[in-house]
Amino acid sequence: MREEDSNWFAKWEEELPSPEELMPLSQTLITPDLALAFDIRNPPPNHNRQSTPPPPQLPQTTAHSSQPNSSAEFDSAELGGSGGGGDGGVAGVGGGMGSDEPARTLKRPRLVWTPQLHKRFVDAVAHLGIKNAVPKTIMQLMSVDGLTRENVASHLQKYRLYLKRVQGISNNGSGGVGGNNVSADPTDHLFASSPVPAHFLHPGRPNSDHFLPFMPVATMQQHHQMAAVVGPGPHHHPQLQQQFRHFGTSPPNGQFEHPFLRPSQQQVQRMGAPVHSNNGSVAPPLYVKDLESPRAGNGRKVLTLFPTGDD
DNA sequence: CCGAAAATAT
DNA sequence: AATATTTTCG
Repeated sequence: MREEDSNWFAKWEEELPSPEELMPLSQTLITPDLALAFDIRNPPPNHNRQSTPPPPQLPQTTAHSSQPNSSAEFDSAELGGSGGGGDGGVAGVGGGMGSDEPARTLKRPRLVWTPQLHKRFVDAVAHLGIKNAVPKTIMQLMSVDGLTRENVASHLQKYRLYLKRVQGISNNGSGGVGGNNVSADPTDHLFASSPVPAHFLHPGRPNSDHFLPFMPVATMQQHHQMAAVVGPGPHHHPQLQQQFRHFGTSPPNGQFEHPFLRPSQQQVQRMGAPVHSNNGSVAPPLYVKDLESPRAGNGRKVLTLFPTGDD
């Protein structure tokens, strides 16, 4: 029953192109409203955590700030035929949101790090170099709307552990190096989906670098796929849980993706110092291809932000 | 601000 | 129960 992840996973493995890692990074992501459409998490009746201070990047654009409530119906662009399950599924979690809840102090839902997003992360780190690969820089370089330093920092930590893990693996017969070999840890799945820059292991060696075969963006299909908020907030009240079961597709492919695409806005945060990568490669704006496949099914309030793409 | 650890939620 | 993510402490 959990073999379902192998779907996209396997697909991505094959998709892992080489030049992609050195490819330019540019990310736009998550729609403003949606991304920040924070909703509620399930805070226990205890003290409320965090006060959600004024986020520096609140796209309070001029006007419409759609409230997070309600499901955002996005046109499901083209979905696969697999079932059409497109179901816009986002749960409108009814509950009580909708009218009350000052959407002002919202909390960000759990961020789902999808392989694509992780790749962006790795790319940024690779371009930055372990030296400058600090949360702030990475976050800025990623330009992922909705991504926060804390998010990156947290993930960075995990990523480092993963690297350490693969490093320590010297007896693993896999032999394959360079991309992903490692044995099979559950946590490795996520990291394994993203190629690991070879030189991530030695900081003291700014060399080795990689070749930069600048490959033109040949295949850039415009698939849209982005943030998707799913999940009802079941534990808010011990009463009934409104769960939305959105069946839809559970075929061998089971790809429930909510294709959304919104012109994400790129927020340029000011960085005091320009980020230079070790290999001196800048990051020219380019299109990125990514795919997202969040897991839905029951009530999970997660926000998976993502750009688009895919083969 | 970064790094790691602890806590919490899924 | 394990894992992922968030949050807090150093």
